[in-house]
Amino acid sequence: MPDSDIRLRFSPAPTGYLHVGGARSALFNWMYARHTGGTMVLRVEDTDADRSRPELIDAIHDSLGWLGIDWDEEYRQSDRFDQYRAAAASFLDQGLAYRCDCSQDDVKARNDARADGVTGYDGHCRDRNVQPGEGVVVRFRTPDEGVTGWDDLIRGRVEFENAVLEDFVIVRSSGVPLFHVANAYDDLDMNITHVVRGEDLVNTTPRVLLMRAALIAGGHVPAVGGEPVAQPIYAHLPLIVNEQRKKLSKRRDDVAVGDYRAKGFLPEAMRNYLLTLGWGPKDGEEIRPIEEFVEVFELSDINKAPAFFDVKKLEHFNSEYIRALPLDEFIALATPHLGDIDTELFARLAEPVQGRVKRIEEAPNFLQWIVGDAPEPEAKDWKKVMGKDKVSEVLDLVIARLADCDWNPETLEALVFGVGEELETKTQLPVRLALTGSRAGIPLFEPMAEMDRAVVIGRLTAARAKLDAAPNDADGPTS
RNA sequence: GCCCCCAUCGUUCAGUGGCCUAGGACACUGCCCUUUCACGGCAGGAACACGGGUUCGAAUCCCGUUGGGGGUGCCA
Repeated sequence: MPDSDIRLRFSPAPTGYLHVGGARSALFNWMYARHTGGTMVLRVEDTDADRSRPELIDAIHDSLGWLGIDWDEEYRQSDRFDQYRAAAASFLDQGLAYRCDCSQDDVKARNDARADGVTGYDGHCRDRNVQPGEGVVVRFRTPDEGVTGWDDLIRGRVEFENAVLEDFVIVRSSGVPLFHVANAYDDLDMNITHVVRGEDLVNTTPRVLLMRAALIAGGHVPAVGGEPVAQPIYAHLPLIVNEQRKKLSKRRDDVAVGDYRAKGFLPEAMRNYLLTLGWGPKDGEEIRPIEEFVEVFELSDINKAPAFFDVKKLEHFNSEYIRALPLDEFIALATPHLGDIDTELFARLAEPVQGRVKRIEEAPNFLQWIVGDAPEPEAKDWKKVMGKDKVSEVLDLVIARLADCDWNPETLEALVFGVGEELETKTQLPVRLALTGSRAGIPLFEPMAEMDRAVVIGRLTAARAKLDAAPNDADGPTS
């Protein structure tokens, strides 16, 4: 049971997978619902039969669930068409709406003929008393004067002149109501007290407010809680933008929550990062348990300016969360990504990997060289490491001693470092590069001991041969 | 075109008239730790878009300019 009468809703349209913008809207709604002990409603806005895909509802549930965002009630607008039609009918009865048989071409042609540059619907059918029929829509008649506005929790007072609001369509010619009628009706009927959504919806707000007033005037009583309030409290979230500062688009940007999940981001990291886009705790501690954020979260503290979705910073959050994982959990999460790497082998070497990955998916990259061929070293790495003095001697000596030494990490480390002491040089880097193909990586000797002696010697010998092929050539083999 | 909105380091959050010679985080650079990398530590560069007001005092309030974004569908 909720501790307060506060009710919020997240209203996705199932026309695509849940993307990061939607996820953040859902998150902010959820944060405030949990902060206030209110009710979180999930309302699927599937009024557009052509674009809605029912199977995507499951995908949205999945993504939300993955992020740990839960809800207390769920509705589908497609179950409620009759109620929206009744609402539209009441507008018609009240003289607040009328039927219109103008085609879109008609409207456009009339606008083109005008000199004043006005582009919206011109009210042509307002008094024509059009009867129901083919190609007939219902339009809401907007007032000719006055203003419609609200006090936005994030943006302050926002007002629109009613005169600039065109008579908009509320019922399609197919008889199916449009989203904003559904929106106005449901927010009232479900007694939503706080509407938290993206800034791209600001301009539909006056329409919704006008219809809400008409609904209340028509005597509609909310199904929940009884008393209708004149207006819910609105909070329009700043958009999440791409590097071009444009609203994130499913087309050009990589934004589906499911994609981030697949790439090895942890839900806690994703949620935590999303929360810092447009909002931040006063004390600056931005990575911490969600409960602590819930406690201090306030809608009115949200920023007005759009925020760029920075994958680099997300990765930082993610590596923090990965490092905080119990080792066995990390192993369990990484195992599906292993490919041809043996799970037992991985389990033995998982700890140093855990400390280095930014995304779970990267785990095998740190071990691939053990089971497969070592990648060709980068030319500049080769030059930097193999161009040094004494490298040939180091490799020769290591190769020779590897032939019949004990085969365990301690012995191998002592052997390689021992050569270094004898020759008064550092030996790890050339051995590492020859073995792994890279200058960077997990500590060397544990994984080295996991390999076959012959393979190790083979790789070192090959590197040594490469040195011979380009003697005293600091530019290395690729020059 | 019309309507609405936004503007602090490269990015993000803090800052709500004096505590700001503007702080934290990410990214970047250098040093330390370490015979690799990463982690960690230290240091560094880096911003109040511009112009006018208001005020004893402005990143914070007002106006304008510039720049950016959103909307302008029988999509949501």
